[in-house]
Amino acid sequence: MSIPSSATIEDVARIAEVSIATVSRAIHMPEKVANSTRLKVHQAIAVTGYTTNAMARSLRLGRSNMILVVAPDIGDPNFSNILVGLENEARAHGYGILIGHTQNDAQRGLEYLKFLNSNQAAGLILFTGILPFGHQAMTARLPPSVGVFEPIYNGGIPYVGVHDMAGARKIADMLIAEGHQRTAFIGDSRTRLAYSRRRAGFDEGMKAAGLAVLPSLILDGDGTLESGRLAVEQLFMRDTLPTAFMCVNDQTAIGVMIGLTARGYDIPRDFSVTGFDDIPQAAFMSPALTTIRQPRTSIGKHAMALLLDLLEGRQPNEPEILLSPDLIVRNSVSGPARHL
Amino acid sequence: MSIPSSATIEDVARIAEVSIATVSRAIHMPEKVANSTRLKVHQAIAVTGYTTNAMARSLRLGRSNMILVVAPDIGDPNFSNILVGLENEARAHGYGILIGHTQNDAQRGLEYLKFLNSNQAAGLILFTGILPFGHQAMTARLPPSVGVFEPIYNGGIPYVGVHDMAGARKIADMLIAEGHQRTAFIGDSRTRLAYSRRRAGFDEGMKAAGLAVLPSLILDGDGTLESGRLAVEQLFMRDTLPTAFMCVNDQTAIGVMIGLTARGYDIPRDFSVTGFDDIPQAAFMSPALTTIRQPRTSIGKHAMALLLDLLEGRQPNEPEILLSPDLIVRNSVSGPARHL
DNA sequence: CTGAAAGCGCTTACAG
DNA sequence: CTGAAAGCGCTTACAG
Repeated sequence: MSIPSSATIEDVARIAEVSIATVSRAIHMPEKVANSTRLKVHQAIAVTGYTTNAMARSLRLGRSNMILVVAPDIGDPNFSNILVGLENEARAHGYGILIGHTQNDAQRGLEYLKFLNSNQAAGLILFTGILPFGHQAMTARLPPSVGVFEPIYNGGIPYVGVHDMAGARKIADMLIAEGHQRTAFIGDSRTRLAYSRRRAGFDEGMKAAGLAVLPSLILDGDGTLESGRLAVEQLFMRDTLPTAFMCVNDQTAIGVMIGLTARGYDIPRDFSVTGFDDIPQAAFMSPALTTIRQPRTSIGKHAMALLLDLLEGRQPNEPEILLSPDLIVRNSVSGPARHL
Repeated sequence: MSIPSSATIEDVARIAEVSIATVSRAIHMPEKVANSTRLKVHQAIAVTGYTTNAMARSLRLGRSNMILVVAPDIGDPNFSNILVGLENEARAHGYGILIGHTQNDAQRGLEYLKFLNSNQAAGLILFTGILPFGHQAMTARLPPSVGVFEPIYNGGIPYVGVHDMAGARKIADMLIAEGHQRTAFIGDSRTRLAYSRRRAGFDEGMKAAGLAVLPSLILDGDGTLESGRLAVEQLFMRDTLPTAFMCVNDQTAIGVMIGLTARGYDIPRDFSVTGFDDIPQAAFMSPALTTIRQPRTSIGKHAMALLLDLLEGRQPNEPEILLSPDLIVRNSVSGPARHL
């Protein structure tokens, strides 16, 4: 069961009785080869089971057919479906996907930079809003890159994601239509453009309805379940209580639901809660979480298509591609309770 | 912002005033180079920011530093954390991870085989129990490979996963200790060794307690939520009802819970339900699901370590590495109801 | 339409 | 301890 060393272009050439140059052309520029010759070559390929050695080809061409995808955390529930979209599109164009995760460790980021510098990856997809390579000076050495899921705030890199502001606006409008006048916004204080855009959508919705955004109802966490729970505790120590919690993402919303439930409240009877992202858990909460769906597979597909364009020298018309968000209505929202 | 073409070994050699052979040695066999020379080389490397061109190195060496990881579905909730373990271990040893998903499509599998044949990947990790490459004849061309999460049933490939039988036995024993004498087992009829091992653990537990395994309480699905729901419907059309549902995995258990809830039953008061895997949703169910935790990150780490051994010519002592499963007790189990 | 040849950037016997 | 040279498997201008 030893691995038979695979056939090379020489083997094919010998069998087809042509030069290796002709074999190469028959594969990559078939129109420049006589029909009869092409036939012979393809037969020889079939006989040998030949596959182009990608290392040799990349070396010669000066670029690889690999795309590096870097995420802070591979386990992020939002990540896997984006990856599906990325992978499908890449594979369809003969590219492979290399993945790495930084766990927000700059050192790690640097290690992946090496993959780039060593020519192993022709392009870069960045998941979640930050160039993980320390000094921005590095930017000069970056290959064609695109950000997904969140805009890259520290680099001029094109971005594909959901229309955050429009999504937040949809949530805000729905809450207002349900009768909520005092909605708390549980945000994310990390420097992430996506989150400030969601906040902007909230503000816009309130303003459009002539409602005041009360500073005491605006809290900042860090996008985690724990910070959602904490926000509930903080709010209960203040004098103004909201009738609804609009959360910057699903994780936070789940934390809020847990915090509220622990205090003995019923959702949505006592408080309404909304999320953003529609992570898999959202549907399984009790009550199921009303949220905004990220078109994840589609984001991945568009991002890879954009990157492939970049790799072929086409510049994008727009610096951002914003996909339309869908409101997913489930059971965590109702009209406001007549309070306390 | 054009990308400065990165430094080559020639640049380093010129600056250090040595031959390229010496540069290569200074990097990869430092003990064979004089101290003073090594110093000069490392300074030159620092100056130029040189990184070895991985394509050239792989071509010369005849093997790459990439590991191909193939899964049926990248979005599988079990997959991402295994990937984390795989990636950490690989990166620590200078390997990168290439990923692909087949969606159970043999054609897709073939495309990934090309990555292997074109020398882009030195090794293969297979997630979920099946050689996705059609004809088993292909096996001859496979590089060092290891299966994770489920044993590979159609190829003699080493495997790293949880001890399925021991895990199932833990669940069975606990259910019996709670007083359940009539437990339904909702299995998976697909040809997957992991699932039949879980069934074996169930049988063993029942036997050890002197309890009969009633054929009418053994149902087979396909591991999906939907099949869990279906199993409930089927059971209610029979005369013997169980007091507990032991499910082959969490997805099935969630389906069972949904089916039972839809019929107006309370879990665990009316029926107890258990899963296997501890997928992220399990903790968020209501009631939270009692299940067996897969040590996912650890599985990934061990599998990659094993593969790396294989790549260096070391053969494993055992064909399987079975990790110890933990019982995660939550709220979906109680004593049996006095029934109907 | 086809072939001979150069060269992508490395590593490693071989010779000294 | 160090260098000159061969060669990994390709692609592509160049010449015919």
